[in-house]
This record gives sequence, structure tokens and C-alpha cells, in this order.
Amino acid sequence: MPRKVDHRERRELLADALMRLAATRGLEAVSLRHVAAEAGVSTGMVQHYFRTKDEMMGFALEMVMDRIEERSRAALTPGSPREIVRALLLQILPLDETRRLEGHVGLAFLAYAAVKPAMAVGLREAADGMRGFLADQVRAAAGPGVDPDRAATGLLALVDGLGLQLLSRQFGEEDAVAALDAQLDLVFGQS
Amino acid sequence: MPRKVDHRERRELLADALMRLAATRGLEAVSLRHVAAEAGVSTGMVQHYFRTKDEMMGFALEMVMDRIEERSRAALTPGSPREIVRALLLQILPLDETRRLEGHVGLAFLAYAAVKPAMAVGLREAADGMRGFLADQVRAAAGPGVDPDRAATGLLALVDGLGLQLLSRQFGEEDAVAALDAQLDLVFGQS
DNA sequence: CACTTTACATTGCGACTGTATTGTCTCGTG
DNA sequence: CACGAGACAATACAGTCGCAATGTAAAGTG
Repeated sequence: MPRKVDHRERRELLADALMRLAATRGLEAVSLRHVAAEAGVSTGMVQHYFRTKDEMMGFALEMVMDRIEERSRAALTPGSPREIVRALLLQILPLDETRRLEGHVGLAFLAYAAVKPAMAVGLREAADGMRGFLADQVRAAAGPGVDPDRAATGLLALVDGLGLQLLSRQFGEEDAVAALDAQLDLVFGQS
Repeated sequence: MPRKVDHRERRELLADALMRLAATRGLEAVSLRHVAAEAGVSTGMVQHYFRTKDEMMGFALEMVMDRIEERSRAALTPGSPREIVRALLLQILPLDETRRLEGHVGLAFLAYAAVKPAMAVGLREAADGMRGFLADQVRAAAGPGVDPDRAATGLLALVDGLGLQLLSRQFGEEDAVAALDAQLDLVFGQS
């Protein structure tokens, strides 16, 4: 075997360039040539690591989801269910610049996946897992009149919606956090 | 002046074709030729009514927003604030096929507007107006511990998030309505 | 030292894009 | 009835797209 190169590393380098492009100029600006230029390599190299454009898109999407999951796992701190849920959901909100970038990429992919169903299954599974985890936490600590599954669905939808509006800068970060806390109050009871 | 043609009508015909295309095959499939073919006309005619592609996109986006606003206005029925809010938010959720289609188009435009800021201002204004109206309704009838502005933000974000997940068929329509009702319970107090 | 496999770079092709140009037909007005 | 303006249609153009083919350099293995 000749020249040893870390495939995973190269692909992540290219996917990073793709994300930068998608966030600043939209998914429609993502082409083999543009990704190559953004990464500072030749288009031939991009083709070498991704046999087709769809393969590149799929890899980038998976990478975004992996990063979110990784950050979520890192935010898993011991505490009350409410604290756990809050820490988790705060990781999903685009509250800093890197997460804003990922959020834009995610939004672009969401619209992309709406048309390419093959891309949607991963997103669905991730959301289902998150919903299940949230429901467990709510079940453990919520008030008596609260349906855990519905509350989890509501929390996830709220964070999605807040994230959407944060991306279009409809209000500040502290407002979004306040809205989330208000919702947590409603679900877990005022503390 | 020669041959009289209703400009508005023709443009809406073309924008309808554009929406069908955007919903089924994504905004990336929207080209002058495709829109023309979908509408069953020549590309020259499309150019005649829209001098540029961006102009066509902008018109279609405005049309989508107008339709949502029109439907919302039609749903304005006399009743308690909670009933008014519920009826209004139910119009935003993609609960039937035509609204699913519009939802997909809206999602595509959301991602599009994230990159073309000129398109985003209209979306922002519409959301602000809606938020203000919701806040007024909440202020008129909510419990004492509820901040109207925050509750309005939460409701709008919830509906956005629910709509997003409805579009990707993550759960049934009745679940989304149930989640909305649960939230209304929390905001307006159990009835 | 051969030899093969991998890692790229370069180039070319056909299809498609938005836009500009030009032509034709048809109507309403003077 | 002439005529000019609007309503299209057809085509051309430069650019970009994904992808395939081909070439070259380097490194590990026998």
C-alpha cells in the first residue's frame, strides 16, 4: 500500500469547507469546484475522496449531526432532570457563532432533505432519540398534570422554532434563553 | 395599448408553477425553463413577466406570505383570546395537503432567505406582526404569572417547530394539535 | 530495484443555467 | 387603415455544473 493518508481527516477537511460555503452562500453554492476552492485544493482531490456529489453531501450532513450529538453528550452533566434537559436544549440553540454557522447548515440541509428522502432518515432518527430522552427526563420529574411525551415534543419543537428565529436574528440570545426557561417553568413547575 | 392581459394573473400562474416545483423537487430545481415547462408556457413568456429570476423568486415569496396572511385573516373568528389564538395558530400548522405544500415552499424560502438578506425582511416583519398580535391576546387573558411577550414568542416558536416536524412526518397531525393545546393550557391556564 | 497501488492534478464533455437579442403576431388607438 | 406597443416565441451566448478519463508523482511491498 502506497502513500498513507487519513481518509477521515481529508473528508472532514472538505466537509468543513462545504459547511462554510453552505452557511455563507447557501447550499446552492455548493459545487465540487467551489468546495475545492474553499478548501484550497483541486477539484480532482474532491472527486478522489467523494465519488459523487451526493456522497459528499451525505458525509457533511452526518458530520453536522455527529458534532451536535457530541456536544450534547459533552453537556451531559449530573443534576436534576430539569438541569439536564436545560443543558441539553441549550446546546441545540444557536447561541454562539459556531453554532449559528451549524444552524444555517442544518437549515439548508433540512430543506435539502425535504426533497431527497434518503437524507431525511438520519434526521428523523436523531430527533426521535432526542424526543425519547427528553420524555424520560420529564417523566422523572414533571408535575402530575403533564404528559411526558407531549411535553418532550413541545420542548423540542420550541427549541427548533427558537433556533429558527434566532438564525434570522428576530431577537437576542437572552430572549431565547428566557423563553426556554419560561417553558421549563411550565413543564417542571415553578422553582 | 395592445392586447390586454392581466399581469397579476399571469404572474400568479407562473408563481404557482414555481411553488409546485419547489415543493416537489426543491428550490434548486426552480429554473426559468422548468417553471415555464411546469406552467406549460415558453421560457420567453416567463422572461416577459419577470425580468430576472430574483424578481420571480421575490414575487413567489410574497405570494406565499400573502396567502398565509389571507388565511389567517379568514380564520379570525370572534371568541375568547384563547380561541382566537388557537384558530390562528392552527392556520399556520401544515395540517392539510395544500398547507403542507406551502410549508415546504416556505421552508425552502427560509433557507433561501438566510443567504439572500433582501428576501428576509418581509419574513421578519410578518413574524413580528404575528408575535405582537399574539402578545396582545395573551395579555388580555393569561394568568398572572405569565409574561405576554415571552408567551407569544414561545407559542410562535412552538408552532414553527411543530410545523417543521410535521413536514418531515415525524408525527401525526393530531399529535401536533395536542401539543399546541397542551401549550395553550399552560399559557392560559387549564380550562 | 521493479512494481503496484494510492493520491492527487488536469482536461474535456455534454447538459444545464440566467440572460440578451431578435423576430413575429396581435391587438388597441389615433 | 396605419402603426406602434405589448405579448409572446425562438435562439444564441457565455458560464457553470457533475462527472469521466487520463496523466503523473510518490510511497509501500516483493
